[in-house]
Amino acid sequence: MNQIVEDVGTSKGGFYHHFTSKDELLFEIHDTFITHVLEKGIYAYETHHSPTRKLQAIVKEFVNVFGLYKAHISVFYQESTYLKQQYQKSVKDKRDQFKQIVMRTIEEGKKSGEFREELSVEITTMAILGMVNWIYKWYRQSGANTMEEIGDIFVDLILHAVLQTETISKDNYKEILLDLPFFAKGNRND
Amino acid sequence: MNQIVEDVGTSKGGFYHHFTSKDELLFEIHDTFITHVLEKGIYAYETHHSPTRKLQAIVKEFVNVFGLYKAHISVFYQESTYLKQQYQKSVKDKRDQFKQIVMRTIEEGKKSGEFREELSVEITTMAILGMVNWIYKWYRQSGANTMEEIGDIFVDLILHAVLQTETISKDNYKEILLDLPFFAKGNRND
DNA sequence: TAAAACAGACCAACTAGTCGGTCTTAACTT
DNA sequence: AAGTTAAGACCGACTAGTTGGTCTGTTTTA
Repeated sequence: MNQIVEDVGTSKGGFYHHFTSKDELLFEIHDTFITHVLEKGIYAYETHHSPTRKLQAIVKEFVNVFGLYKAHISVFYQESTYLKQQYQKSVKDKRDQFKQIVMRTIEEGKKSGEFREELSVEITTMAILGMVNWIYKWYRQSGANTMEEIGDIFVDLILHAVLQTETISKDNYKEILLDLPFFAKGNRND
Repeated sequence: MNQIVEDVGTSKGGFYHHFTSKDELLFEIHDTFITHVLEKGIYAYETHHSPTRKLQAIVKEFVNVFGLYKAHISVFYQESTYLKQQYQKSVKDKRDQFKQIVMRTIEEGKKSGEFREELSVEITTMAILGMVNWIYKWYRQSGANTMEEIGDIFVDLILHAVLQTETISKDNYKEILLDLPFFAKGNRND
């Protein structure tokens, strides 16, 4: 608290005039970015027709938040274990909503025949959430790749993982999959 | 500390007779499972010839640790942010070693032509590490899938993501990829 | 001039870690 | 076999420092 208050350039009194507890601040931090992804996710889900496009857009937006809200996300994951019950619940609710969107998309993909029939909706969803969420652990702005690039690569990996093999071969979604070695498109590879 | 010592059924004095600090305990906890994965990873890397087999074995073992050392891993990730400098370094060293094994495997896969040429070695590696590491956040022993199943599904997803499309179609690695909807093999799906 | 915004000394609860002491174990002596 | 002894294992009251949070003010704003 002393640290927070000092860094922000305020005082205990000032802080507690706006927040009832440290937990509320933490909750607010989480809510800021989760609300953002959720809105973007819903929008992506609703504006596209094919499950492939939906998934592409959702993942892209999802990855993007880690660029926009890096600080928020880092402190949230660092402190979230100590969050009080009441807040834990509403945090989980919103996260579950996002998870549902991904799951529904994969389900639709299987139904439509675009995605592989043998996919486990639950586990595939958790794999996607995991690989993206983990970004906060390793992403550095000074790193070799921009968030934009990481997003594109993740989309490529995920779509190759879920799409029917024939669909990939048929070049249906050529523009959203990586074709040439990445550097050949004007980006750095590896 | 009071909690740890109480839960374990010992005392402060007893504890500090064996450890110089709480950090050392935390380090020991991490070292237990990281050493395990690393050994398994190296073994997997060295005993297989094709990059595909290597990756399959590495991922399978990697996922497995999360079943074997769930408690270790949970407390490590919960407390690791507060770990002192000196320990942080040796923790990072071992984790980097494992990362290197995965990266080398993907590199080899690209060179051999089994994996897609357009893969970013770094990002693909981080995607794999991420989706597996995230397991500790959601895996419940009471859940619908065993670790064994999750491992198989993750291998299937990852290999579909990295393998050349033609390789998949040719049924070269039929046994390590999922073919039928999972439940048809006697497992629960979704 | 009153309410909202802010300040910071203060507090209770908790943190990791210490230290003087007791108990256990097992090798050594008789 | 019984007694001696010393080192390792273990105990828990205590401490210094930190934590989130309160409360009595003062300042700012409209």
